[in-house]
Amino acid sequence: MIDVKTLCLGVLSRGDASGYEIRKEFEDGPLSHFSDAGFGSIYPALRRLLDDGLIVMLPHNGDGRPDKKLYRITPAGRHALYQTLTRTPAPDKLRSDLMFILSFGHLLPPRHLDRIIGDRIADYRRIIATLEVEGETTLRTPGERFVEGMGLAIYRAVATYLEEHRHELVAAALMESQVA
Amino acid sequence: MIDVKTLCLGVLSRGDASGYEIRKEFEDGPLSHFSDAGFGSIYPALRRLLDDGLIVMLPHNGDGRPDKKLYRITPAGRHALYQTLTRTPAPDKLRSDLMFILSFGHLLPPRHLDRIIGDRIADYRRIIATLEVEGETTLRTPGERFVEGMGLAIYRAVATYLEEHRHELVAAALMESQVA
DNA sequence: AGGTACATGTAAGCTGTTACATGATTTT
DNA sequence: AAAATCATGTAACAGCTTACATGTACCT
Repeated sequence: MIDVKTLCLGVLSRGDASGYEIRKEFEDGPLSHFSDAGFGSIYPALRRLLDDGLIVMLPHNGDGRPDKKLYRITPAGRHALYQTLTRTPAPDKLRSDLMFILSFGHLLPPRHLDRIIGDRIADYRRIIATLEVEGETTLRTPGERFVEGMGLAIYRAVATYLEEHRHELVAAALMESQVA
Repeated sequence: MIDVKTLCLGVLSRGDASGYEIRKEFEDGPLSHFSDAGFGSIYPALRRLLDDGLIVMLPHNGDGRPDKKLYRITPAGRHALYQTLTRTPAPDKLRSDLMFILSFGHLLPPRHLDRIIGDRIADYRRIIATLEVEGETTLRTPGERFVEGMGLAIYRAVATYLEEHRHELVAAALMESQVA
């Protein structure tokens, strides 16, 4: 699996950034839908990358905040990123809390079940709407556009599936609760 | 995120099993598509569950292999599982090696890029075919059927997206390689 | 004056992975 | 007789999360 160091290298390959900015990328940026990292992992990762010579720290020009540290990827860093990128990717697992829970869905209180499914549909519809707007406004690299489209396809498939089948599971839960 | 202990409880809620059998569930069973755990996590997890009284070990009847340990979930274990199941599920991230790699896809050698996408399409088509057969033969709980259908919907969406858009990304990679 | 956003980092603890170590049973 | 599968476990390590600790700058 891709580790935080590689995630940071990926962000830095698109331009200089501070630890804080890298984190924002994981929250809002194009990588946000399939990665996640807090300060507690980013700062140690940057330290490691520095030690390994994969990134360098830029001398801060006096005008900005003095404690902000800008990092830049080195040629060795680009090479390391390239190596990771060309490794055969591990098969994806759909690690999902929701799917685990729903695989026992028929055992849950029908109302609760209906609510968590409904909530998740709303979440996805919101994300889809956001992505659709972003896709038209924001400029992206071809890779980012491709992946964004892929994410959109997945979110749509899940939202549609949940909408079309939720009643089946809720009905099963209802039956189950009447038996007990 | 769902931990291995909960995963084990989930398997045991459907019937007694040994550590080895639980692991097989994660490899072949209905949970296999969105969970993953090796012996190194399962055995310590079972120990913890035992210590916490959430499972008990059954006395082995002499006929089987003497070293096989069968575990059974206790009422306390069912309660703990239920608690986890009714917690609000964390939002799902699409943690995916492939998506990370493809977000830099335009920078990769076009042939390599085309191959990894093609391989992944083949992987998914194979999984889809297997699930379609299983769905008709194997008996499942309503929850499992629901989740299996959801997995199928996702795999189909991804496979179709990759088939329909791979040429765009490969074309971008080709342009990029000619510029350099 | 207070709140929010910016900004960096450390330490403890938890979890999980990988590799190792062992041995029985079944199939070929 | 060898290979595969069944079967359990430990130890070292890697990695991430959470909570803590600190301080600045801007906006209202």
